[in-house]
Amino acid sequence: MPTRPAPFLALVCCAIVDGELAVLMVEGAAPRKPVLPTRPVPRRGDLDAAARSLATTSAGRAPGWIKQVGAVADGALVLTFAAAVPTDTEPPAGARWVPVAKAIATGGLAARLIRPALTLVRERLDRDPVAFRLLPPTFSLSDLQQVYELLLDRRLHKASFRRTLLAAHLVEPTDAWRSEGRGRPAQLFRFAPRRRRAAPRPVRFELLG
Amino acid sequence: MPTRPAPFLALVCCAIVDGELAVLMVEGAAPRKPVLPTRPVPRRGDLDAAARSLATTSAGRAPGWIKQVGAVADGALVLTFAAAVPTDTEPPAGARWVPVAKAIATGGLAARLIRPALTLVRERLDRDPVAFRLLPPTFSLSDLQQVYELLLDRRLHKASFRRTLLAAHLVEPTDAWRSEGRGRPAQLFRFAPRRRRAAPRPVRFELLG
DNA sequence: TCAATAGTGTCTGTTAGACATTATGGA
DNA sequence: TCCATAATGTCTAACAGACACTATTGA
Repeated sequence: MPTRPAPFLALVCCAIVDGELAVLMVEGAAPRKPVLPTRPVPRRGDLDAAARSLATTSAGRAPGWIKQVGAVADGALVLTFAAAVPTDTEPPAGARWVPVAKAIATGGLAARLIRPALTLVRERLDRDPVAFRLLPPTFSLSDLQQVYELLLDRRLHKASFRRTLLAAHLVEPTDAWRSEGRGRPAQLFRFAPRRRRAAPRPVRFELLG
Repeated sequence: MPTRPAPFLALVCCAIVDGELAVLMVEGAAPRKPVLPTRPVPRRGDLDAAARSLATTSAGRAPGWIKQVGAVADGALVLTFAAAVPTDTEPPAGARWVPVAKAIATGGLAARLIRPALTLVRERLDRDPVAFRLLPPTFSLSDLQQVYELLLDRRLHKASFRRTLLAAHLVEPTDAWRSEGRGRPAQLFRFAPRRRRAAPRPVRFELLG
């Protein structure tokens, strides 16, 4: 009876680099191809903690958000996790940010893991503070809107975005402003959720139909 | 070096029985305690297909909806799947429906798996046709509303529910009606999604805050 | 002064929820 | 006749999106 290959964790760690969504990749073994960071599944202990430590070592910073995506069988079992780190995260030696389009284009296992991971990130956008974890501690509302537009892949209405965001009491203004080349300086905000929305979401039917 | 215990799949198969949400449990080994259905992870092949076959054999019917929940480490790796079968599903010998409250109260591994599975079901309610898969092919709108109310654990507004549902073009009326004791008979509908919603969902911020 | 970006005020169409009312069966 | 449930019409408050406008900086 052949011994079963050991299962491992794979990490799809996201950041926004140069205005586009990128995933962290490290140098592969023999063929120097970039691959997703991996580690063996620990024989005992929490999977989430193991994934968090994988993210911390491979991105050089503890992830602000991390969540299990799922498992696929690729010879061995692969447990995929999606993570988010802020824009300004410098990868350690041997690791680098690869734009998602390019990372998926390499095909292979990475593509099979990245796509569902990004779908999860998109779908968690309104439940978890993942967009805020892709930004530094303070950010302008335009920064935040850009994150949403990148992840949702559609333009959002500025006034409406701000109105809804402020009504949700998720951010609070700091007294810092940032001047970015031309144009009026932007006020910086920090993520500071105050309270849960009183009203639950209305029932929606967004089935694929 | 100790050999790693073999990973297995566990199934949280949901149905609505006697007006409440129930999960399928089978008779355990030595202590005749009910446990979730399980099977070994196949050495090769698709995990989803394996889970689907587990659901079909243990519920006696192919699940109308099934989706991977996640993996937990409990000595061995456990890959959990959530599934839905219609209300009228009769479990085969050795299996039975257990109300979720009772199933969770037994504690142990089952409780750790059921809770996230139900959370997934709830969160997929507006993306996948899972509510329809908990009902027979034809159903009244009150049936459907009851499913939503059970899963969301809150009362819904009848007129609003119908208006939104019909506007989504997800169901079509049949020419059958069902008389249920007193009261006006209800028209029966079938799930027949016509087209995708034209407008994408507005951006919402439903963070825990 | 112009260009560019941040931020705000107002209007309008849509819709969710409240409420009331009609419809249609069984007891 | 009464009761219970289905189904529908109308009103209103909330809100998303459109548009126009003001504000504030650098070039």
